[in-house]
Amino acid sequence: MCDTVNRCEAQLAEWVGAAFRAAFGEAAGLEAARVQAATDPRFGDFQCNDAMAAAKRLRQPPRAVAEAVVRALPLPPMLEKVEVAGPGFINLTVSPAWLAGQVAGLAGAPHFGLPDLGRGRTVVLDYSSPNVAKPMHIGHIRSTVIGNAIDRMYRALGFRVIADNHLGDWGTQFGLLIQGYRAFLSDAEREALTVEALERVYVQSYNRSKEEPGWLDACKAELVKLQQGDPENRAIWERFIAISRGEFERVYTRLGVGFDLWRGESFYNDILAETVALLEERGLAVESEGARVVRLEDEGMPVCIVRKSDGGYNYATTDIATVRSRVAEFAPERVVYVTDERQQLHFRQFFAVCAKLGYTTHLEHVWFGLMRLPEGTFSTRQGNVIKLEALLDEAERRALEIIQASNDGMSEDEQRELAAAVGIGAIKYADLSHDPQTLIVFTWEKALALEGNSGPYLQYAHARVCSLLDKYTALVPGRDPQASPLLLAEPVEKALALQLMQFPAAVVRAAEAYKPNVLADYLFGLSQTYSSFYQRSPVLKAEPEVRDSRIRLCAMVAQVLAEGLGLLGIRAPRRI
RNA sequence: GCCCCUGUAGCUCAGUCGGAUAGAGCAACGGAUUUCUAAUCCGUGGGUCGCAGGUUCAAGUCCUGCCAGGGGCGCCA
Repeated sequence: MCDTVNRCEAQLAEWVGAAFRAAFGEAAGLEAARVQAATDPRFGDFQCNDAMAAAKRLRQPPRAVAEAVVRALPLPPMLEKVEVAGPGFINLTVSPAWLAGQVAGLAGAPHFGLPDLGRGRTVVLDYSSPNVAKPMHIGHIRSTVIGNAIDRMYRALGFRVIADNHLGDWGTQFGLLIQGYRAFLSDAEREALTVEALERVYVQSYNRSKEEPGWLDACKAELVKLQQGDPENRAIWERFIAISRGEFERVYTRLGVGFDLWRGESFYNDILAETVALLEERGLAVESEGARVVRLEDEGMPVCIVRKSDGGYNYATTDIATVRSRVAEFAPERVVYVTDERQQLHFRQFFAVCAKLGYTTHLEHVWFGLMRLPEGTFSTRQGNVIKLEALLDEAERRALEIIQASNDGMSEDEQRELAAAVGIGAIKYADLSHDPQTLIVFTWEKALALEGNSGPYLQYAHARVCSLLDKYTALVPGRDPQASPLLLAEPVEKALALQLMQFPAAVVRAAEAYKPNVLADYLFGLSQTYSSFYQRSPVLKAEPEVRDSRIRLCAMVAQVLAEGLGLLGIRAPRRI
């Protein structure tokens, strides 16, 4: 799904392809000409580099090939100029009228012309997935924010997306927690249970288990009781989940993140045994050192343990069982997991096991680099975790300070709401504007940047456009600029139109590669061009014809910025 | 030891299927506001794209080796 996404570019590519065939017939060996945005405006608007690649097959100098192509067909109306440059670049300059028609067409289409690639296709998206009984910290932000952006992009492209929050709600830690819950908490603390209390209980219980074997045994006994369905332990465990879920929901609400499903690991408990049985039936799971493992030598990987020597199951089993369940229930084309880089081997292993089981569903692990502090990795035990809520609070506080300083008659509530949009937007953008696979060293300064290449920069550009649109309506009430032609006389106007035209392709590229930063980069570039335009080209004060044309351009910029920020999960307030 | 990722300006990072003189932001310096939101814009300085080979018309991008950093490698997830 890529080359033909941008219908506008496709028209150009089609013409160039026809010119190749006119000049060289099928000898050119081009399935389709590739046309891309020019690397420098001095070269025109678009360029095609295929002549240089074809030169070898044609046994002719690249420059001569390009010149023959350029001369092969008469210039169509959409092109103003076609010329050869350098070793054989074919540079295309489009006519402003054609360009205006193209962007106007996009502006009238849903999602500014995003193609409906996902029709009839289902994607299960597994992201965020925090652990029960632990507070969300800044390490969770990447999976949550990147996963959510992928979610939004795929939905906009027409996919049926099933976003599932695969909570860590099962496992050995619950023995420690239940035992500690009974021992360390007062009645009052148990009554008003919080995630903080649970976290404290866990650390305390863990430490004691290290010193006191008897304590560890007691914890294991509680775990077994839970697994066997003991009503009392079951009730406590459910309470842990309810308390945690309340906390998670609070954070997700602030982040504007939502899920279709909240199916934790425990959801699949009932099919773990049959999953291992299935693996054994197929001859895939074999005994090794008391455990059941699937050998993956042929795939060049270590064995994958699917049942521990104590009879318990581990995460690989749960993940395989989860695939079985999801395939049976949703028949997805793909299942996408968003987790940190440390789990790469695990995913490769259990993907391989699923392939051995005959699953053809495309399983994709989208991994991102760890977030660390300048002084090193953070961990609960070192006590240097930064809670996600603290980060959000700080972001909103800093945004509010700036908003209050430029106090222009907004009510207190409006200011607070705006601070939330700007603060959270800054945090999200700081993450989404980087390639997910880079390691991020967290600093408050970077995460909360409000100027330059930042979320607020884009929001500010958007708010300024909106302000212009409102003032236009007030200036000439009832007038519809759509009735006026889009002129694109100034270079910066043409640059804006060209950039607007790239929106669908940017979204598709970002979605395909699971890299929201591709979209973020695009939006930043558009905002830069717009800010430059805004600075040098008066809109409301221009002659009516120019004014109406420019306001149409502004309306399209507002549309794309709102749409694009929306796809990143960043709010775009009309006023800042 | 083996596997994965990263190395681009002082700092943080972009760089599409190999294309033209490698781009942004921050920081520094110099400008722009009686004019549509200065969270802005315009300009200046700043580079051995980790190192060494190779592939080719063309390499930051592909291949090999090396160096440095991060992560992973059987019963945690």
